[in-house]
This record gives sequence, C-alpha cells and structure tokens, in this order.
Amino acid sequence: MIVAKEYLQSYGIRPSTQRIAVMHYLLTHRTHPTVDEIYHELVEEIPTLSRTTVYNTLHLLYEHGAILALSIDEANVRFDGYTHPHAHFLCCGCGKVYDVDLDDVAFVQRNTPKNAATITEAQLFYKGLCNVCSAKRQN
Amino acid sequence: MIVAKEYLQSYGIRPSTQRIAVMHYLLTHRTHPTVDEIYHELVEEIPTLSRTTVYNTLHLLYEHGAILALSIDEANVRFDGYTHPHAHFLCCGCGKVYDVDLDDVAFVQRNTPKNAATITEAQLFYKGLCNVCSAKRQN
DNA sequence: TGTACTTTTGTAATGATTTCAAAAACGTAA
DNA sequence: TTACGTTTTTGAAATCATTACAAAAGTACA
Repeated sequence: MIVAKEYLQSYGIRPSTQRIAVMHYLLTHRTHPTVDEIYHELVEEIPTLSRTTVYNTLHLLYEHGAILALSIDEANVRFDGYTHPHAHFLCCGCGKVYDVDLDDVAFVQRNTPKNAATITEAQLFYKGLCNVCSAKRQN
Repeated sequence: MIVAKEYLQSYGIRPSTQRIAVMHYLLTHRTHPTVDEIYHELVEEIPTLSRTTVYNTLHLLYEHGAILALSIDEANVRFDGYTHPHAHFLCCGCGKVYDVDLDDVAFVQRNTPKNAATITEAQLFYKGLCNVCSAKRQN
C-alpha cells in the first residue's frame, strides 16, 4: 500500500483510504478491470465502500493521468494502472483484455493528427479470438 | 443510392429501403455520426423510420464488415462508412471526430497480439483539442 | 473544540442500447 | 394474382452502466 500512497502523491492526489485501495488494486492487478470488478473486490476489505466512490476515484485518477481508461469494451469502461505506451487486445471469446507490446513506440506520436493543438491520450486496440478460445471452438 | 445498394449486395446484405438509406448516409457523410444523428436525418425522408431499425441496421452492417463502429466517444458509438485503415481524432472541445492518415499502414498489422488466433478489428484513436478550439480558448 | 473544507455515501435520475412480440413487407410457387 | 412462409420493421418496455445530487462523515488546522 505504501507504493500506491506515494504514487498518488506523485500525481498530486490526496491519498485517502479509498483512493489508496483503488490505486493499489490497479497497480497489483494487470487485468484491466471494470468498475464493478474493482468495487466487488474492494468492498471485501472496505465494507462501507460505495460504488459511487469507485466511480469518483477512477475519474479523478484518470483526470490526473495516473491511470488509463480503456474504451475497448463497449459494455464497460476498463482501467489500467500501467500507463506506459502499449496497446490492448480484447478476446471476444473469454472477454479478457491483454497487453500488447509495440515494436515502434514512436509510431503513435509520429502520426498525431495535423489539426490537433493538444493530444491528451491515444489508444490502440485489437479485437479478435485468443489462441485458447480459438482452440476450444474447434470442437 | 445506386452505389449504396450495390455496396450492400457486395457484402451479401439484402438491400431494403432502410438499409440503403443508412448505408447511403454513411457513404456520403464522413462525419462519424451517432445512431441518433443518423436517425434524425433519415426520419425526414422515411417518416415511419424507427430508431430500432437504425440500431438493427448498423449492427448488421458492422457484423458484415461494411462499416466501422468507433468506440472513441464514450457517450455514443459512432459509425464510419469508410473502411480503409485509418485512425481517428476526437476533439474534446467541439466533439467532432476527424480522420487521421497513417504514415505506415502496416504498423497495425505488424503489431498484432502474439496470443491472437484471429483479429476481427483494430482501432487507433487520439483525443485532444483541435487547432480551432484551442485558439478559441485563448480568450 | 470549533469551523471550513474535502471526501464518501446512497438514492434517484439519465440515457444509450437491447429485448421482444406484433405488424408490415417481401419472395415465390402454384 | 393469390396464398403462405420468411424476412424486416416498428414501437413500447426493460436493462443497465454511468451521473447527479445532497446529506453524512472525515480531515486539517487555528
């Protein structure tokens, strides 16, 4: 939890119990969880936790650039505590979101739109079927 | 409308009046419209048009690969009748979505996730402020 | 302690999207 | 043309993630 607290402070965010818990969860779970997944995990350790607080906190972390908000999954926004440039892959079979390394990290910056004065974020993602789900479908 | 009809047929989609109208709208308007924008435009020429039909049709076109469904805008899915590989830019000031050309079209394919058996789609998009909106904010 | 400010909480509202079953349109064979 | 099975459209109702809001709780500091 120490790490999460200092991580928040480095982004100028006051470290409340709930904020530390959310940030810590994202730093230790690279699963790109939804709001509800985070809520259900954390309400175990903070029984008074409100879903609204999870929404508020994630929004705050996102606004400060401490986390990424992925729109890869139409049904739910997913969050990522790993903010280095990388892409994502959603398997439409199992619903999992995987990290994807890029062979040319500069590509995204190089292709920045010409009519853009400021870029606040960029997302690259793939959808398809992972090897495991593809094999299962051979039945 | 001739173009839209044949376009649909080339994707194996039966060309009903409503489907032709939706497809024609997307082929002639490169504005990445939302469902409601499409509905409000087309209900002028087809007064009996139902919003559900627009949803159904867009879903059908998307499933057949005739159009793209963009998740760049959290609030609404946006649609694009231009299916060649390109990126998008959402200006958070005016809400417009612009096309972005890529200097290396092969990049996206080259970085396909290693654990993917099949890729059905890929999206790259930017968010920020366009030059016009940025200038306005200097006030 | 007291006070001002920040954060959390729970309920209610919002609004895009989906569900569903009936009505309409269509295709085709007799 | 007519009848019949299939496809498509329609509109109302339901769903559900997210937001709005105001009260309650927590925090900092004099």
